[in-house]
Amino acid sequence: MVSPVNSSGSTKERILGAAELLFAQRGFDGASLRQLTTAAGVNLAAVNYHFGSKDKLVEEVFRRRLDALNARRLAALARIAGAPETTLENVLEAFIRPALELSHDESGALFMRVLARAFAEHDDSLRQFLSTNYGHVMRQFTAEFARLLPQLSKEELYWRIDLVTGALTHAMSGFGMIQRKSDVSERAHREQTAQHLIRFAVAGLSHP
Amino acid sequence: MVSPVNSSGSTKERILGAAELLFAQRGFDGASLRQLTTAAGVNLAAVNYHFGSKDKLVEEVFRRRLDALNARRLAALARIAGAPETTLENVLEAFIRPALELSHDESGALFMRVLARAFAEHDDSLRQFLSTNYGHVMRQFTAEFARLLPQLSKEELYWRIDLVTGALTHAMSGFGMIQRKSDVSERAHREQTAQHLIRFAVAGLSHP
DNA sequence: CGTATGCTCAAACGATCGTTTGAACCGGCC
DNA sequence: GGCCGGTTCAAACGATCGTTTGAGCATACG
Repeated sequence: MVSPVNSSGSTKERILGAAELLFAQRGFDGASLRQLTTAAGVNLAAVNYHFGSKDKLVEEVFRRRLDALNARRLAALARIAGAPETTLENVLEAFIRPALELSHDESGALFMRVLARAFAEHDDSLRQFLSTNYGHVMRQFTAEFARLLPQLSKEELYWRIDLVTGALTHAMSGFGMIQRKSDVSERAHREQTAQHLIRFAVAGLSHP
Repeated sequence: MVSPVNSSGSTKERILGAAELLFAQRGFDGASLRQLTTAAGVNLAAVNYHFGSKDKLVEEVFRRRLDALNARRLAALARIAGAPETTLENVLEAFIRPALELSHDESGALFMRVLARAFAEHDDSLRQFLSTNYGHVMRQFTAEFARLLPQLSKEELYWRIDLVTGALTHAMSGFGMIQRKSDVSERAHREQTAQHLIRFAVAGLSHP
């Protein structure tokens, strides 16, 4: 069953909000346009009118969030990249903090689950979309990791980054869960999460 | 398009084999019973006749592999649990090695991708099936981790195990990929994979 | 006022889904 | 031979999917 939460805003924004929620809960295939438009309080045909197709809607859900998220990541990286006093923690914080801040509000947290789903599902067209549009972000971070870990071979570095990515994706996919005790403790929990993630990633990247 | 690989064996076994392949490639919802039965070279109605429903087929795909896999994990754990000379590496090897050996043959490797998908998709009924049938395995490993890492609080330990699980799942989901250069180098690559995973996991679990 | 434009609406389209049906087939046993 | 439980088969069922259609409505502009 889908609760019709007719949140305010334009038709496009209502669709994007409902899509984020339902994609996180049921996956891209699992959420139908009828559930989606009912939850958004708009007509069924509105999706194809405003976005062209369901696939284009999926891409737009990603674009709306990832443009801002990755811009903030790159800005944070640019402030520290190449500097002699920069540490591994600094780089990891530049990557993780924007994601954690995005997930401070509920819809942002839902999006992190959508993102984790996208990584898990090996859908080729979606992976290609993410790679062509946001591949340069990971490339810049990888270059900085390589600078800070010169003792690692390229292959070794890629292995470790891949494993860290898996751990982060897995952890962040749990953000949009239903249960939580209170908003205040949730925010504290998120700060604690950042600490765990960063210390874990540092250990995984820089172990001898 | 689905290539009709009519591999030998009973109807049930042919269905299970084709299901493993198609579930890994397209997910549980994405693979239809018509694609599946065509690939297996059996009639469409055979799935419901032999398994009752598509959901029951999914469970059977897991049960066939996980019964053997987790039995070997627990046997390996039993040989070292509680011993004073046991190291963190030993416990992690007891967990990872059986999975790597399972993925030595192609169908086993495909199953690891199916398993990774199951973790990614937050399908409640499937997660509950896995939890009730195989939850005791992770519980026994957790107990041994707790013994070897007494300095960690329960919460800290759960966090680290969760992150390690995410990294391993992410890494193993890439096993069933198509490209590989030769069988010999692939086996060597898998041994290298085990080394990377275990050293990474040790660092992530035991870092100060 | 008339009309053009952007948007919403109910309804329908064809395709595909999981499942069910009832007849056909097949081995072994009385 | 005759029957029977287990299995396979083509065909159909109702449901749901993404998408399209064409009429209807609103606002802005001449």
